This record gives sequence, structure tokens and C-alpha cells, in this order.
Amino acid sequence: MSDIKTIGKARSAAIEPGKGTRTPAPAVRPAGSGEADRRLIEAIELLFFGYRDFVSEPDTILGAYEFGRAHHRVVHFVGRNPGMTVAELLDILRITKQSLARVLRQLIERGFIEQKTGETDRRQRRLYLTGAGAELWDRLAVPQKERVRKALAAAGPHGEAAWRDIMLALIDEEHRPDVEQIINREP
Amino acid sequence: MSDIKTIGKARSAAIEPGKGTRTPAPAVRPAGSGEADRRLIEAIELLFFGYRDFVSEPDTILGAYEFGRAHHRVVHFVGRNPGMTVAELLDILRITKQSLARVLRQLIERGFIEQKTGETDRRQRRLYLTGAGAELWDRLAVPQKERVRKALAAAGPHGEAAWRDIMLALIDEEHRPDVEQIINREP
DNA sequence: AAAAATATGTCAACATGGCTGACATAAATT
DNA sequence: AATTTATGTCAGCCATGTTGACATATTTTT
Repeated sequence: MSDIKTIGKARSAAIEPGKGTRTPAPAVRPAGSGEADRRLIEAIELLFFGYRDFVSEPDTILGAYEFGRAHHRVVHFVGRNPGMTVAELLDILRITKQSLARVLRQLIERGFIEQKTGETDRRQRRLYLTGAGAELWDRLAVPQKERVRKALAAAGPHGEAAWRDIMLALIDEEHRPDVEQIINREP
Repeated sequence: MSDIKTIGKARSAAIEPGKGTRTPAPAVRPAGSGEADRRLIEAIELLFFGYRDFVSEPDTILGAYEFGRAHHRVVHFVGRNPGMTVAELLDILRITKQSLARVLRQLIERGFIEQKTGETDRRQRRLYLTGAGAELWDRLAVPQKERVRKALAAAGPHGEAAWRDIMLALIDEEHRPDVEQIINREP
């Protein structure tokens, strides 16, 4: 961390002089032009491009249903956590209940998700996929699984484990236990 | 791939019977409940959660500027590719020029990006970060670099290389050469 | 039993950032 | 001279996020 800060300061000083009338071309340098920094930028871009393509196929499929990415997320997590409460879903998605309400209503109206009053706590509306919901979930998951399967397979078991460790480490330390619990659910 | 298809069919058959009045709870199973499938779902969720947290800090910073994620992407790629053309930027972002026009106009008006007419082809408007633009780019990059640095460091050099390979393999084969060229740019 | 807290839903208004379609201009290419 | 290319722009639509206020049923606390 200290090296990043140092490099950042160095660049800042190098940039300021030129202010309003700076020569732009190769003169503009990002914070820290060292090799270590280059690798970090590369990783940042890999995350951008990887995620971009990772969601491209589901987006296309969703279009045919007149659904969006938001619907996909709801279907996925309800599929993975049958009977989850609205509050739990909000917690995972990190959106407001008003935002969720819209997509959830559409999914319920069109028969992809159903709600059941909680048995012990009757204030809860527990969420479940219907048959159609499970089918949609599948269809969306097929291209993503295939993409991930190919990518992981090429790296071997060690590489796969390292990839997981790194992805987990990208998550806020604070949320990591929650996420671990979610991803390590029964099939 | 064939195994996924097979598992998919099997689940489909197991789901249909219950149709409208299905018992939902643990009865709803995703396509393929095997161990291999579980790992794929885990990876899919790691990508979701990883990306979610990966963009959270920049989002907060951007809020102070009244900018959004779209502005970040433009600032980043212009910073990384000084003098890039609008067409090249559109190609990377995969959005329409009308969508880009909005954020680009705001960034230019507020002095974060400047345009220069192309020297050889005077139809082009080549894009550059101003000093303020480079500074913003830095500020947004700091938390992301730090996050990535920590995550990669914990895995060691082999793990880091494997992570990169897998991220690259997640990208459409068709676009992989372009992406490799972009991420392997000079500092 | 009454009061407070909780889980959920809803109405209304607004912002961002995608999209399509149509059209305009200047410069390069044919 | 005609066409293509790079870019810009106007207008309108849609999806999905936001805030704030308020309603209802149910559970928990006092």
C-alpha cells in the first residue's frame, strides 16, 4: 500500500505543472508506471472484460422474455435458496426494496416465482421458483456454466483453487463469511 | 458440455411432474446437482459477488463528482489509451455512440477529457485525459488496485498467473486477441 | 393488553445509462 | 463527383437504480 501511495504522489507532482495547457499524448501517466502497477491495471481490466462477456449470453436470452439482468439475479438467488425471505434477498442484491419490488412483482405475475407465508413468522413471504422459474434459471445458467467450465478446466485443479481464493479475496472482508456461506450451500 | 446437457434433461424431467401445485422447498433442484455443477455455480456466484464489491468503492467516489460507472469506464480507457478514437472506445465499451455521447460530453464540459482533431485523419476526434482527468482516474484506481493487489498477493505468483489465465478464458474467444492487446499496453 | 418493533408492500417522483431511429457535417476514399 | 467514414446530435423510450412517505399485518417488548 505504501508503495502505491508514494507512486501516486510522484505522478501527481509530475502532472500538476502542465495544468490547463498540458501536452496530452504519451505525457499523461497513470499513478505508478512500474511493473507491479501494470499488473494491477491488467487485472482490473480482466475483471471488466471478463464480467462483460460473462453476462452477455444471459442478457440475450433474457431479452426474449422481456426480462433484464435484475430478473436474472432474483431468479438465480431464489433458485439457490428456496424459501429465502425478501430481506435476505435484499441483503444479497444490495438494492432497495422498491427496486426489488418491481422485478419481483413481474416475476410473480408471470409465474416464475411464488411466495408462501412463513410458517413460524407469518410476516415473511418466503420465495420459491415455480417449475417455469426453475426452467428459466437453467436456461440462463447453461451458457454461463459452460463458459466457466471451459475457463476453469484449462487451468487445472490448482489453478481453479487459486482462482476461487482470489475471487473470494476480492470481496469485502466484512462480507466474506456471508458469501462463503451462500456459495457453499447444498446443491 | 454433453454432461451438462444430460443433467439438464434429467432435472427437467424431475421438475415437470409437480407443475402448478409443486411442493417447492428442497424439491426444486437446479440443473445438475452433482459436485461438478456445484463448483460451477460457486464460480458464477464468486463472479457476481467479486464484481459487486470490486466496483463499490469507485461508485462511492464517483458520487461526489455526480458521475456514474459509465464515466469511470470512459476515464479509465482513455487514460490507458491516450489519443484513442471514439470508434475504438465504442468498440471496447460495447455501447451505442448516443449513450457514449452523453457521458463524454459531460466529461469534456467539466474538463476531465479533451479532444484533438486527428493529425492524419482529420475526421477523428482523439481523446485525452486532462490533468484533472488523470487525477480522477487515479483516485478511482487507488481502491481497486489495493483490493486487487491484496487478493493476488495472498495467492502467490502461480495462483496469480492462473487467475489471469482463467479470467482471459472467460472472455469470448473471438474477442480475446483484442483484449490481450489492450491489457498488454505500455505502462 | 398496549406499545413498539419488524417484515413486507406500495405510491410517487426522480436519475442514470442503456436503446432505436433519423438526420447532419466534415473529411477521406473511390 | 459520388460515396463512404467518423463523429455528432435531436428526440423519445425503457430498465433499473434512488429517496421519501406511508400502510398493513404480525411479532416482540413493556
